[in-house]
Amino acid sequence: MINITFPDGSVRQFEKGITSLAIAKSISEGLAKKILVAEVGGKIWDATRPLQEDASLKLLTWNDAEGKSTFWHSTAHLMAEAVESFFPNVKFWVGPAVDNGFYYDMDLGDRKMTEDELQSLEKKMNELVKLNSSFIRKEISKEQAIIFFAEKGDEYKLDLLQNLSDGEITFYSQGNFTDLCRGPHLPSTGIIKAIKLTTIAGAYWKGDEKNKQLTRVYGVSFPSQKELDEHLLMLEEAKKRDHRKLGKELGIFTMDDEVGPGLALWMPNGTILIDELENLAKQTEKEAGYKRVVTPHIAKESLYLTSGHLPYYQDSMYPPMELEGQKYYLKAMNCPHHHKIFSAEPKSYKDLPLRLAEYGTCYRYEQSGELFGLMRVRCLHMNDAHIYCTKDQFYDEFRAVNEMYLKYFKIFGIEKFVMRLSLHDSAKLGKKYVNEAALWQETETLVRDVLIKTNTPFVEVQDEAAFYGPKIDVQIWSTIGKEFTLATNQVDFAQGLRFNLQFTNSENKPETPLIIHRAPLGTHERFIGFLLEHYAGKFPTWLAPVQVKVLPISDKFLDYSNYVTSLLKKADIRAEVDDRSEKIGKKIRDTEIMKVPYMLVIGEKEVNEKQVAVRRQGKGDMGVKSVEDFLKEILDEIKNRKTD
RNA sequence: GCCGUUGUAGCUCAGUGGUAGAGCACUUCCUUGGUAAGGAAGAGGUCGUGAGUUCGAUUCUCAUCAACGGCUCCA
Repeated sequence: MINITFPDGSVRQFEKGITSLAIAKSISEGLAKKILVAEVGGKIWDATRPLQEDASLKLLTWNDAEGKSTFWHSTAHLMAEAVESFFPNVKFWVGPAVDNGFYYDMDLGDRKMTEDELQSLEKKMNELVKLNSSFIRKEISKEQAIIFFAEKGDEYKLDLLQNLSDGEITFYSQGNFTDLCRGPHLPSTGIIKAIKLTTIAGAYWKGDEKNKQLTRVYGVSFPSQKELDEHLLMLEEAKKRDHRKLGKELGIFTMDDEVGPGLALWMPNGTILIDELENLAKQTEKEAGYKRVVTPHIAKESLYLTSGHLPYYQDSMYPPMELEGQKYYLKAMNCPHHHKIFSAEPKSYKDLPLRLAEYGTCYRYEQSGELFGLMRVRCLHMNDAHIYCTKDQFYDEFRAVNEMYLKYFKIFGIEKFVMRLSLHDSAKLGKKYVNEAALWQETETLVRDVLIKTNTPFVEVQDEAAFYGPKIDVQIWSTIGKEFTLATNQVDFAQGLRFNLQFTNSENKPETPLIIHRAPLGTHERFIGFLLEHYAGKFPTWLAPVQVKVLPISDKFLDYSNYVTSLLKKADIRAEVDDRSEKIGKKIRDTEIMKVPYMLVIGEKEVNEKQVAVRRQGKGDMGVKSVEDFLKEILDEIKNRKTD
């Protein structure tokens, strides 16, 4: 007998060799049906794997993350079995569970798979589900495993085996399909009730574009059709928040074939958003002691050779134009220009910290496949600034920048983000990163200290730094789940030297400043794209392109409506009258769809009593009040940039 | 850049080897209506672009451009 400890602390005895599934059955049949996998002594095991010794046991279902991922991983195996029946010579790479489903990478040889074939694959998978084959785990020696895959001529699995040794190699089989797999898996295929293969994509082997491209099929599966339907519905809902859709509907931006890919045209409504963001940035930066500068969109090649950008990023820059025997590049970053402003006049330590700010226009030749609405474009307006400071000043400056980020995020109500401390990879010194090992160590420690001492939660990642220093990136997710860097705060110990930037220190000696690159509001493009999704198009009043729509109930009340509108406009409120000869219901509907925060309904009663009937977008009738009271309230809301 | 998909009116989408249709939006007229769509008429497209097959292409083939879903990349 063995002792099994349950999560509530209770201990029960079972026959040695009993499975988690059998234990579940002994509790209730209903529970047994829900068990997907088990946590045994802290490790995730097949529910069908015999327990040989005393252990703690947690039975995991669809509601546990490990339950879900096992469910999806097993579906990937099921898909592989189906693929093998259509493509007998297929070779598989890996088939993991991901955030929202699973994929399997495979080499189909000369064959191509098209999306039409996904349906037949799904059909085949559903047939296999009906067979309800058990997933069978088998421990195997490395030698046997190598023989097995060598016979199949499967170089991919042989490659995986290289990094494995005896004792940690297992095969899993279901039906006619056997795969090298660490597991665990579901008890049997019959549990997978609803399957949707979503997309087919190319994926480079081991994620390296120099390697062969494998065929990747994505899918998702659920324990019931109802859950699959709900999932698909949720995806539909997410699409409604997509900034590309909202951007078009609300007249924010447009793209045009003739202008070029990734080159957004800002329409009047979008430009209002830009103006408001710039006002916020100017106000905030002024208070924080920044000075504004303006620099050209192009510069000579030598500037980017000095900065060191060209050897690292030439592929991401538009090709140069040649004029008067000189190569000129469209600028992809503002820093070199700002450095030149720094060095234009001699600097003393008394001039530091010097904070130069610019909403700089940059052009980056992003690969065509990378472009994505406003989130990834080729012309961008960066909320850029460079802070030149001494080593002693660095901590306070970096900290102040960090605080500025958090202040902004509070204004916008941005809560779902991750601060990512992006570090270098010492193996890539001299290649991806400037070759200054000691400086890397020093500044990375400094930046980490700021985060720790200010109690800012963060994650650390290797090999994500800028070429000139470590950085803190703020990661956000678009409504369809893509991850983006919204804002960035970077240390630069390299460019100061490269540009020979100097200040005279208190001992009358020349010294090179440290530089902080920061862009808390990121770029207009990405930030507004993000805000569109964040607010689902329902901007707070201070940002809304139209803040108030005045809606006369009939043409008879147009004079008073125009009068009210003129009062609002005088108070610098973005107000418009809907003077169409439409019914009030229609006017309200159209205004609601355009997500205008306030509607003022004006009829006979309001004219007689010199009032307005206030309607709030999404909330309905808020009652009647005087124009003066309404003005006072909305001005307060705008001035304080209230979120609601 | 690579793999896959798509491209028809401003938007959402039907459709066909024989020179195109709906709803909404738009224009005009009627209507002057109290909190999410009043009625009628009208205008609007060389079916992404280029070539090929064909008596004839928006439809079939190829190329190209762009967008979308991924991969890679992201200063």
